[in-house]
Amino acid sequence: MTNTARTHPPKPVHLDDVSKAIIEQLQADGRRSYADIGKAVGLSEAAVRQRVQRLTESGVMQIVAVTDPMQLGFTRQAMIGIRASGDTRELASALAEIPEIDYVVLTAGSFDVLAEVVCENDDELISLLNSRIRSLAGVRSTETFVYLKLQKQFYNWGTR
Amino acid sequence: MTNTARTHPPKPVHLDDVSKAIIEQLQADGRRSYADIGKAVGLSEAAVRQRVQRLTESGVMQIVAVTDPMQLGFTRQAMIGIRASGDTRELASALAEIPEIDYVVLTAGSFDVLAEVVCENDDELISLLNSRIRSLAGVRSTETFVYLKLQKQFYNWGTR
DNA sequence: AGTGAAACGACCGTAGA
DNA sequence: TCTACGGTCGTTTCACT
Repeated sequence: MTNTARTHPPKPVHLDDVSKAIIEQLQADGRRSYADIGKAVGLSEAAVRQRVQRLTESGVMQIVAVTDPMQLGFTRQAMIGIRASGDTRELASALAEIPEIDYVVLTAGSFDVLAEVVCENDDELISLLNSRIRSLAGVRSTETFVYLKLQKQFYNWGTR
Repeated sequence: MTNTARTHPPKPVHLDDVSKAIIEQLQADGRRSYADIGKAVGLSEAAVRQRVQRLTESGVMQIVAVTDPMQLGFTRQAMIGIRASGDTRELASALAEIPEIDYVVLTAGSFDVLAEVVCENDDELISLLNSRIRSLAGVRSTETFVYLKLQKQFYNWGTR
């Protein structure tokens, strides 16, 4: 066997400058043709294709569609800091199943879990927080940070 | 004039079920061919392409490469909550220019700004926090929430 | 907004270095 | 891991609805 499926942290992958350049190209436009990318980074079309395939199959990179919540009418976003008791993994799983929550992370610090919520309006945010988050087992207290302005959002590591 | 550039919130766009289905397809694989997507959603290849073009040109959707920080050796991530004085927009701009920070949002609540940082190790995190974040003008105090486990990360709104 | 068809260009497998 | 190349399939444009 050469490469078994893993549940957790694989060994760190090293990206050379060419792969970083390819990722930069695909970050600007995920549908740019391999031939175009090849011209930009100085490689043949087939070589670019092979590298992209390796990067995606190893899980280092993904090419995906992302949407802008604001433009779709989801105008209320917030980060919820949660102080919990008991097994925080179970709480995180429960939070992850709520569709209005797009981001859940277990943390060390004065919050045990951070969850980002995306809502259409204040009423939806209020009922989400009260009826479906604060009512979950293990939630001791929450603190809400309503988003006023998203300043930066960057998706690519290892390319700087 | 019909459609001038805007700095802030455009009018909410409505997505019909077909466009949502197209976005779902492209979220699973941003390089899936328009012909394949057409088969999946019951539309001709040309129609899919037109809709994708409209979605991307209007800024509602983007197809981009995203990378996994963990697999690239950036094993320390944290959310920094910042209490600030003065103009928080200037602080947010300054934070956005730090390459190790991938996410900055102005918030209402007990923090004025939230910033997500991605580092290779603890030393990098410590020096980033002390030398380059806490030293910025207007930072009164910070609180750090070190990530233990990322449970959920979803990129697409309007498709649920 | 969507379809269909023909010309063009991109993609994929394989061979060879 | 790269280049070269040929067959196949996807994309583009355009006329039509």
